[in-house]
Amino acid sequence: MSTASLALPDLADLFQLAAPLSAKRIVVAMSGGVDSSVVAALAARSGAEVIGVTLQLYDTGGAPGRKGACCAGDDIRDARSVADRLGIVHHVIDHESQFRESVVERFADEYLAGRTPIPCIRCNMGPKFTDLFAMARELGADCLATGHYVRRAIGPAGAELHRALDPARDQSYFLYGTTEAQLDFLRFPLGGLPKAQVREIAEAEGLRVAAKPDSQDICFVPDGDYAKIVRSVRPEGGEPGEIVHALTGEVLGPHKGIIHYTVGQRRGLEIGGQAEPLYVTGLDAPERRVLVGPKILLAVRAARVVETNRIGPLPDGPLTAKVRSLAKPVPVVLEGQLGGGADCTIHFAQPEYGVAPGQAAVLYAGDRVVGGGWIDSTEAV
RNA sequence: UGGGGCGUCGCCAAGUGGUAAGGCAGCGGCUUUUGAUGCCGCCAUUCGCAGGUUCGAAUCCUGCCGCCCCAG
Repeated sequence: MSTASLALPDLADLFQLAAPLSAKRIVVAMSGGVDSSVVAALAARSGAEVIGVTLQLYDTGGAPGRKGACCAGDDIRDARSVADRLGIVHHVIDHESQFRESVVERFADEYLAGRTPIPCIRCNMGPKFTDLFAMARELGADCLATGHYVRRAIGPAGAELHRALDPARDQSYFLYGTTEAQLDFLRFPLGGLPKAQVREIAEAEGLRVAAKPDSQDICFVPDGDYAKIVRSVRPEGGEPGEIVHALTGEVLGPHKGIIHYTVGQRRGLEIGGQAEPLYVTGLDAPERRVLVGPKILLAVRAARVVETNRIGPLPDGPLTAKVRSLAKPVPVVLEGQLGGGADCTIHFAQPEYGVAPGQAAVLYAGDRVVGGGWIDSTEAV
């Protein structure tokens, strides 16, 4: 089987570049995973000049064989191997110190402040869509292509960001921070493809990563123990404190450090003897207290959203929002300005549960990403 | 020291002669391209200890141990 035998969309359409592609230069962000490897393969098939770039983001910390990581150790070797196989130029850029600063330390600081960060969004905003973006420009590229499962469409007002065709694979939540200038230059060839087909292409191209497991979890947290990373970056964090009932003020027990908890969390509290489960309802960083209560206390009617970004115009129609990557978008009403770093408030039509400060709120008009921002605080029902 | 009460899984708690509910916590798994949530599964051969009665005891009797309340 070869890629030619697969029913592929037109490559010029996939990369949204004007013909002839042979006159174009495409930079592909290669993580070493299946998705970005297939993007590189498709780019190579298109006839354009292709340059693969891999950012080395962190040290593998002695776990090179780890599954589901990206951008370090074996993954870099995989990326290079794929590039060799495809006959394209490949650069590996040491980005460790920048990644540490813009993503890892920020991640730790957020936890210390009692918030729940999403490093993947910071990574997209910084290393990938700012730093790598600048490199691609310097390389004289016509576009920067990535393996994200989102779609770029040209609307009446310019480039738009849309959810992936397959909602189960959609990654638009992690990309709400993409600026319009970045979106002009970015391409997401996989947004309209089912994952199964992506793997088929990888196999047909003979890529060694064809059967590689999907990445999941946080890439720089090797064993799921993110608190360990936080402590290694910010040793002053992780001091114990009290677990306090949010309604009665009763001290229910000790906790092992505020960084281990997030709003909405149920497990790991180690408090028994209750009639119903207790959930983390809030984190008091200055007092190092974890507030807990029954699930009903998690119901939220509104959220303050800060440092917002907007992509394209606000729609006339209704808005929906996601406050976590999975879960369906829910109807919301926007109050205030969206975009340009402004703050706003989103009001949920129905109570939303487990909305944690530090997480992102992403606004949609149908499938189109309108923008989003960081959740700063919430208003209980 | 008298009088009363209680001692069942880490916690709460049913069960008062017929062969140990349930909840919470914990553990494991599924799901998940952030943190969570959710779902599924597991979790006391044993009822403070020692004897006794009985075909049969967590349940009845005796003693001991421990805790709590009242009295002083």
